[in-house]
Amino acid sequence: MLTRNSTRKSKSDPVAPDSVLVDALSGFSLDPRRSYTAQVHAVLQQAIVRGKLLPKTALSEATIASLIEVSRTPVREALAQLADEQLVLIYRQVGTIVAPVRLSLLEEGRFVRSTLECANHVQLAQNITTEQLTEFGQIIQRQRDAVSNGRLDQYSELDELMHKRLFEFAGREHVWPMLEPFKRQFDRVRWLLLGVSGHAERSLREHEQILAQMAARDVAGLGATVAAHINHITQHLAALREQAPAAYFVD
Amino acid sequence: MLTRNSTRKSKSDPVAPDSVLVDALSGFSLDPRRSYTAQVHAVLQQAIVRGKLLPKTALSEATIASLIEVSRTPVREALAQLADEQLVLIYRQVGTIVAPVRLSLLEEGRFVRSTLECANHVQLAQNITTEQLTEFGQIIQRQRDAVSNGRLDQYSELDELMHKRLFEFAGREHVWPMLEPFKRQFDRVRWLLLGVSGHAERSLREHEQILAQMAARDVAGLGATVAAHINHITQHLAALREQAPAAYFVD
DNA sequence: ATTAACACACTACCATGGTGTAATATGCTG
DNA sequence: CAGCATATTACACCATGGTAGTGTGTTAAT
Repeated sequence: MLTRNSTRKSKSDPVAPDSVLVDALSGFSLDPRRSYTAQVHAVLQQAIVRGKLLPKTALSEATIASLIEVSRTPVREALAQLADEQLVLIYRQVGTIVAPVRLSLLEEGRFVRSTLECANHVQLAQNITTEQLTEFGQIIQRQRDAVSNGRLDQYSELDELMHKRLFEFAGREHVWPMLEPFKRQFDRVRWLLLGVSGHAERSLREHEQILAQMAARDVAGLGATVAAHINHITQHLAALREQAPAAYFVD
Repeated sequence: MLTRNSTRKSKSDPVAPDSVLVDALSGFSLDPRRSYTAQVHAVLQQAIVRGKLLPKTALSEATIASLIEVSRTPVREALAQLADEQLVLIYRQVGTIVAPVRLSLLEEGRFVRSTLECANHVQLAQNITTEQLTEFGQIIQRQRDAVSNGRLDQYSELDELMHKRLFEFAGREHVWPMLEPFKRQFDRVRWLLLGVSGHAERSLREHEQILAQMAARDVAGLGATVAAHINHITQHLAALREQAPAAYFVD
């Protein structure tokens, strides 16, 4: 079922931790005021989404705990959360690995996001205030800066911020947190395919179009743009099937 | 912020555990083959949703652990999961309480469920197979039996099963698990208002109508029925505001 | 009587040791 | 050499002790 650490040479080879893990988790200091569980969760989540930890990489409580110098308990709890988000797979009494990319999950995420974001944004377009429109515009301006500076990580954060705010503008603060796990699966595919050249540029242009159509109350056009914006993941999936090792994905 | 256990008489009164907790968690045996965390989670979740544990009831790791005779670790992990589902609120280093009903969360859940279930079911109506239609019909028959026997708990389980299967019929196994937390918030309101007389009967009639319209490929009518079916929660909310103690809900 | 300071009790949080289980490596037998 | 029993190892899971933080009740001072 689950192959053991294949880097082991002989039976008494002391530790020899996967170098993959060490540089994925190094350079990171703990803030004792915040919850260790949350911090470990954040670090691992980002490492997986950004492709530093590849699918099927073994993740053991003990190894991770010693690397980031916390006890096994917060690591264990962080892994449990990641399992909920479908980023790792926990096999009881056996081991934990980085989850392979599930194509069915991505397709369903596309359906969910496309449906909900269309419905929300179209409705928002009919009620949006001028203050909200200006904030929207400011976020997009910061996205332009990030793209022109080549800061893909910044762009990614601003992208999340924009999607979140568009739900909050419509008075729905709880909806986006539910969609975040899907978006992270999308982002993970893009980081694995690094790079899908020109993605940020195209994404930004679509954001600009959404802003324009929302300002113009162009409901029909807006729905089409939002759907198209999200449906691009499908093209990335095709690329993934060709370029990535078959072991990286299932379904 | 958080009032301590108010049943304490004097400072050295030994334990005297809240009788609310004991009969909410009694009569329950652990299966050592399954995860304790999952079992504790299930027990607490059902107790909260079914209204055995009322909003703002204090839940401490240690108390629960001693009551169901496991250590604090699986209890702690179960509570963390319940916090994710917005069924409890954890205040760090202070305490954990059963979450009050958040009206905004219910309203947003209504939006999410209404939007997604309409989209899914309408699309399904155009592709559904005869085998799937017969299984759908069988589930509804079992719902009829449950209602006529007055088994509200059985009806509740069959209701969940039906909603889940309707997504799976459309090839979307991951969508319903995401909507379950919202549905549980709905159910919780109904159990707190026990009883919203006649709910099961009306719900069943609407299920029958959905089946009929799906068999007839009546897309327009189906969308309206599904939306109406879910939007009933709004009426329960009005009842909650009147009947329930103000401390039970917020927003 | 009011308020400020203090001690206490209780909490969630983290560290660490022990246990059963599943997968692999080893030795034995044919 | 092949196949089966056995030992070993590594793992997630659970139990339990310790710690810092935070309300509460009491006391002391004004």
